[in-house]
Amino acid sequence: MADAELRIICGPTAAGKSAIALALAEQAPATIVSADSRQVYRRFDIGTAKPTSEERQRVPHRGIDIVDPDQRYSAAAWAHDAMGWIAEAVAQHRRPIVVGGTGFYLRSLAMPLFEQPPLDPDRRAALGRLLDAMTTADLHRWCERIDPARAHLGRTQLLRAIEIGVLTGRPISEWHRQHARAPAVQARWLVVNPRPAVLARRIEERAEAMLRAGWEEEVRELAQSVPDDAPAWNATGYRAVRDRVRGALTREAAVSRIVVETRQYAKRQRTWFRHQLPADRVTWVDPTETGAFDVARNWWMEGAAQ
RNA sequence: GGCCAGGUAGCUCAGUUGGUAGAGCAGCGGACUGAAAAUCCGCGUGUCGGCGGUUCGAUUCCGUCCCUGGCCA
Repeated sequence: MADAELRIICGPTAAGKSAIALALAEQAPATIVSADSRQVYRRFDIGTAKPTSEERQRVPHRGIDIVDPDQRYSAAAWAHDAMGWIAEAVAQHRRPIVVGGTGFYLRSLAMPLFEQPPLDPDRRAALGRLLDAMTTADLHRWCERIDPARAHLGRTQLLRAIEIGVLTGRPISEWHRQHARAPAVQARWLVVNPRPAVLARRIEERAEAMLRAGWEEEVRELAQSVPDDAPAWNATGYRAVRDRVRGALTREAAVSRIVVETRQYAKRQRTWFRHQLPADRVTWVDPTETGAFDVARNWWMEGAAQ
């Protein structure tokens, strides 16, 4: 078991990943390790589609409710924590099953991030303040000078490239090349991927269901205690619901914004999974096809220690 | 029924003093090694409501019909 390949279920939001994970996890003792950058936030429950307490009783879950809404989490932190949850599950003779839609987190687990040198916290904070005040165009120009290979990327990546470049004196792409870490686990992937039309319908249904389940009430309370710029608000739909609660949107307008944003997110996820995973270790499954669960079960059982 | 304003991309609209049209949003494709539900990049042929007329040429001008909204009966 210890050297068995880690199983990772991923796919776009609302594809039905967790239903498959739960069904697999109930066949033998297992722990579900959630790889979801929004379900980590406490109190952001309904709109992030966290598993219900009933589901969490049926199967132990890790990776949910681990930071406060105003804290910043990261792929590196998750990958580190996830290694701990996996080791813990194995020690309890439970088979870990990793499931989630945050591809970057998952990849950071199977294909680790580079080994970052210690960064001086004061210089880092000072640089951060400077960079925050700069336009993206200026960041682009700066990055063009210190690390042109990264200059075509978005603001988040530019900030990171400049931070590492300035603080270490060497371009981040050089760190990537020279300080790569060997994978700690071998992984096999299952990408749960419904046809686009089916996924679009599910997304619409899920938005309505979330609102019926009390999403607005949840957000009304959060809006009173969580600062507007807290990272957790980046969860899809939460700003729309917050605007709705504050009276700036009709219900209809809020629903359509939620649905559009969710569909766009799902599209980015598909693109990511199509291109960023090791293709020879990935099984794709359309959950609406007959026999889909057999595909998942075979994927889950193949090579597993019995 | 009369008058007025409209009918142009999936949606909202701009525009062409007559030479077959372009924005935003949506959608599609892509990038992305510690903020990733984040952050970015690329992609615009559509009987310009229908049918006639004028013209070398009509989405544009004229006629007529249809549709939508408003006002008046």
